[in-house]
Amino acid sequence: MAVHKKEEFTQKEQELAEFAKAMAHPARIAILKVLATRNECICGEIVDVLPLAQSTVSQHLKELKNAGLIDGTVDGPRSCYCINWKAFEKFFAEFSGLFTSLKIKNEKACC
Amino acid sequence: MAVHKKEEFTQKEQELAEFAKAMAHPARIAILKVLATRNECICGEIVDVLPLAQSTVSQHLKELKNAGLIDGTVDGPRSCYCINWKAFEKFFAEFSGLFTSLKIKNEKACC
DNA sequence: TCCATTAATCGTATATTTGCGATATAATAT
DNA sequence: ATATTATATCGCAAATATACGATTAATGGA
Repeated sequence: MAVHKKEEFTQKEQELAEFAKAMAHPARIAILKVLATRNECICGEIVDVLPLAQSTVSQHLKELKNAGLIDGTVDGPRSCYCINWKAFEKFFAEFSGLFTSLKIKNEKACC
Repeated sequence: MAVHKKEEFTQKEQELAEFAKAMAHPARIAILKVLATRNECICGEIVDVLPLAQSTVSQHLKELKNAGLIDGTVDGPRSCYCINWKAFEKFFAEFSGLFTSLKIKNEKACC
């Protein structure tokens, strides 16, 4: 069937999955890289760097913003984006928290 | 159009995106959680825990394995999976490497 | 005011993902 | 040999994602 059952998982599981999904495309990784190396507001420069149409880049930016990975403000006729470091810290904390406990106990598994 | 342009990005960008995509579903996060809390080979126990059909869980396991996040070996009539810790370490290293440099320089951005 | 520039959104086509039931496979038990 | 159990795979339907061109909106300049 085509019923998506995402709601049946825990809040944390959904959050982590949402975060991962936002990064699940090389274009969005590339955008994050550009924003990270500049750490300043950039707008259409991203379009120049990526091998994609302006509308497509805009769509990717929207997804990153919706997921909370970046912040964006309108600055005159252009838009300004930057990394939301807090969101990344939260992701790292939650994500590594999922695993570290066990990893310490026993590195070795059966396969 | 419907032409996917993933090939036009760097190898690293594609790798990171692939890794993220493998985690971009709450069911797969849940599977990783189960494997991490046990750190031992588990097979159909995952099916009992998840609100999904056996065939669907098997498909998610396959995706995780293809992405290299988990290892799996056939053990008689059942299959045995476990976390591939090395893969996670590599991901964390690559991913945080993308950002840390700049983060140190300047926490504050324009938006 | 009118035009140029920048970026968001709409509409659309195609590709991929998600999910299930049914079936196939493979090893063990009877 | 046959049945049972555990998993993987196939085939399909529906939902989502990806990408683009065209259009719209909003600002700044001539």
